[in-house]
Amino acid sequence: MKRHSITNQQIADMLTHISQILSIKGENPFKIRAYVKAAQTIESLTDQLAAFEDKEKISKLPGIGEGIAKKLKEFLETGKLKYYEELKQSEYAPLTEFLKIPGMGPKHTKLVYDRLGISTIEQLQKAAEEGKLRNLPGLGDRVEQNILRGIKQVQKYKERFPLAFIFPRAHDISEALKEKKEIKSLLLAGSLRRMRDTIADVDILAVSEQNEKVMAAFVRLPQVQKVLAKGHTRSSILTRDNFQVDLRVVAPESFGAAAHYFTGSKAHNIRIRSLGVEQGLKINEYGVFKGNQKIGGATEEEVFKSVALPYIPPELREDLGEIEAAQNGKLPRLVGLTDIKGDLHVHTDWTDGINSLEQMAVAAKKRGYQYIAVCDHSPTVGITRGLTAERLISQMEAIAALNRKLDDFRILCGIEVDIRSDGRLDLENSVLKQLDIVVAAVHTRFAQPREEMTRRIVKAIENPFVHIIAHPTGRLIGKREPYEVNMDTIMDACRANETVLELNAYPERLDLSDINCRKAKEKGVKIAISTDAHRDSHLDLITFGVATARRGWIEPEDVLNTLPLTALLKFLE
DNA sequence: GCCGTTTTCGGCCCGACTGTTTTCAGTCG
Repeated sequence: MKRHSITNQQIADMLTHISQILSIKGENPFKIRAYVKAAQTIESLTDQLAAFEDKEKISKLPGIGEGIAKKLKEFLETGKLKYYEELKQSEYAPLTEFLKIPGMGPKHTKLVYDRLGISTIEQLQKAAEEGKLRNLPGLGDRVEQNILRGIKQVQKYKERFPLAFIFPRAHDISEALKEKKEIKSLLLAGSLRRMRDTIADVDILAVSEQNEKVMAAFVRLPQVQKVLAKGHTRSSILTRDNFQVDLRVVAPESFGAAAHYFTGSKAHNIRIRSLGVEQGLKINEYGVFKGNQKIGGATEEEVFKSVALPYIPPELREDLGEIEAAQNGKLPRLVGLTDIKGDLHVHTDWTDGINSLEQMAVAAKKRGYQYIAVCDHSPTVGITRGLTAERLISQMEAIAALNRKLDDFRILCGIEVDIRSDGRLDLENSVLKQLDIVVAAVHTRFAQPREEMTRRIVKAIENPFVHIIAHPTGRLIGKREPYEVNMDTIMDACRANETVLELNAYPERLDLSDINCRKAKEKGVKIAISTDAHRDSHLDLITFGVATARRGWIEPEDVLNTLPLTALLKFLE
């Protein structure tokens, strides 16, 4: 790797920081937004900007023009950006911390600094406690209390929660609301509907004509810790689990427009509304308007149609090219749950799973699957009672016996074989070649240097008996960062060896990530969407895997386990 | 600062809620 390997995340963070400093300085809001947009673009690139061979292409990226491109080139070439260094010298630069505090925006931040010289959160807290903020122009004792509460919140909570944490809790709230007879229908919107891997807050849309009753019921839910806002059409609460839930109530005729608005993303919405402006339309959460006349908004399709677009699935709504694709008739035909024909990575009670071989098979068959691959652990993964070659062969016999019993269903004999730190596998090739399917994965030594880790995994990819690399980056959302690995090299090796990358559907993994799925597709690498189920009910987790694949623009033909059994067996050979 | 089958200059999504205010600024999504 080059000496300056600046990551996209670092660049995006810098651009975000620039936008924040500019906002406190009171710069032109559109200039600020330009930096925000540029940061979003960089953050979601599939390729590392530092690896761009043609630096002229940077200014071709959406939201990045000559000005920012020139700055990025300087940053990439020298490791520093003069403009940013100067900006960081500004007296306002240290204040960007304040923007994390709910209720503190750039104006209040500038105000407390200019008037009282407050530049740390500790000073801000002290000033609020001493009642020094309430006399500032435009502030009062209510604002002062809100800021104090905001400071306590920011000290207590992380910014985003893993999807796995939010999903069941959001559904509990949604179910509780559905019991209210005033609510005609309900939609979990926001980033939850787009199925992002992390969620900042939960957005719920309710259709009702009795707003007051709905709001009253909402703020009385047992999950409520605190009511943050309560209005006629929108209310917000903080749950006992410390995440925020916003409820928006609309009339049926506005449902589509509201669903679109409330699903986001913000960047996507801005693009759609701008397209509307170009055509003389106003699009808001109540509908699509030409002058004072409402011309649509009961369904999301009507909103898209008003700006001459086909329906865009929620998972794509990030302003990452989906609008252009829709305009050109190039939207992907996204993989769906019903395309999945089987699960290629499940565990049983032979190692660390809960259910027996037969129970797993029956559960899979019940889902309408044609096959599952039992891939229990190999010996090195000691705590799981990993299978030795001898036990593996006994398991194969047990599977063969079960297969004779089961109609129209096939259990594939597999293994999740550990990739040791030098890239050798945990079982001999003479054992692996007897199996139907071999899934290889890293379980130890996560802190290896990038080059070593890359070589380690490439060696496994090149093993002729390995079909799939499981959870390729090892991340645990909110717990463990992905290990350092060169994903380009990994994917090139996969392409050359026809090795498949797993999209592990476990909601705390979702590994490959959406961005890496898109990259895999661009590179012509197939993926397998697998649950890594450790009990029969875990087969349902496939929903999260499919959603992440959809976010990565994955189509059925990109996915190994959309193949029916016979075609799959042919591929595995 | 970005962007252009209306524009290379002059626009840039739109509205709810709160709090401090007699009509609006700030924050948020």
